Amino acid sequence: MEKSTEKIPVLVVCGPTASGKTAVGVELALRLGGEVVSADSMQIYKGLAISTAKPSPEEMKGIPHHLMDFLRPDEPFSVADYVKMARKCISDIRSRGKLPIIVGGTGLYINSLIDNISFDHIVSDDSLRKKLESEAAEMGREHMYEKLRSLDPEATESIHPNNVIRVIRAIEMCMLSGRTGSENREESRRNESPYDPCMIGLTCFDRQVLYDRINRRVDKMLEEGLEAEVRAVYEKYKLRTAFNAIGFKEMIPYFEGECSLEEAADKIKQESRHYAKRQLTWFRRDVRITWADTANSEQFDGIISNCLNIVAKSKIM
RNA sequence: GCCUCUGUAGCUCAGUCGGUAGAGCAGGGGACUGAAAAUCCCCGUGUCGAUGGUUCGAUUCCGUCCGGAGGCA
Repeated sequence: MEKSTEKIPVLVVCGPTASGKTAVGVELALRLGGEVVSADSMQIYKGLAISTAKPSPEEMKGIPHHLMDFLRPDEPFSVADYVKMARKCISDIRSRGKLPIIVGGTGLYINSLIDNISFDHIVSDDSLRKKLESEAAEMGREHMYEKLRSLDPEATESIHPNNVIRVIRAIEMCMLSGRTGSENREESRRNESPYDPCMIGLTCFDRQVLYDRINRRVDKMLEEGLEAEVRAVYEKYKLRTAFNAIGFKEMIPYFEGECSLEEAADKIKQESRHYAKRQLTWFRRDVRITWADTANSEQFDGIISNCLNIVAKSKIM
């Protein structure tokens, strides 16, 4: 810490799905001389251009986009992988004299990156996880919760017994690291972040406008061939990581003849709306974010100048 | 025209053997450290279609009217 290193300025454009992050990110990159680093847990996968609303080459307007479209849909990926890769991207962009612009809606990825969360001291073990999962299936969630209580009573206060995934992960972490959750969390934050972020949150202040936009976007995806895209991946990989994507898991009952295409489409819209709400919950608690309203998309120039003002005030440039 | 069923939360419907009502979905709020587009938690007052009657008291029983569905002609 003696070495007083200057922090690396990064611009973050976050917000719920369909809030207009892609277009704003590209425009800001053009104006500020930046490159985009995607922070989206699903756009990493190849072959899901429509369902994950990946920008087309025209929409990218020549701006390099990183951490997008590079993984097979059957490959696992995690925050730890993301942070590692994104750090590398940022330093590469810096070395080219450009501004890194982190654009995306995956709150966990964004925060872990800019707050410099370290995952190095925690290992994960697939066979242990599998063992715990089958233990949970046999003995029930209460049993797992009590097991966690015996290892890390404090963790039990912040994790609900019904949240089996979290309970299992907490047990796994304790067993592998020999430390409690809060000890691990402290360890994760040991190194001060090298980044100086300017954070812009995009959303429609009128929730209904956002929801209408989401609904329309899903219709558009359907028109553009969502069904064929998802079917191709589904048939090729059968039950894999990327199947958690909205627009994906809702199509499976349709493929299996259990519901109509219309029902699947309505479900996709509904899940997307719920997702947007969860994203807002995540981002709203971060006081560093300055919010910009994108409800009036005809006023794109106005939105951009608003964002440029936010950047100017942050003095990262 | 007659008969039957039906009208309760934004939607689908429970329910009250008469003491002003509750689920699912929608919607809102929240949590979140190696699955995060995942996972999980919390939040339900509405002229119980309208109007008369019976009753201490009606959304509940009875009459009439107005919607909706079906059947018979």
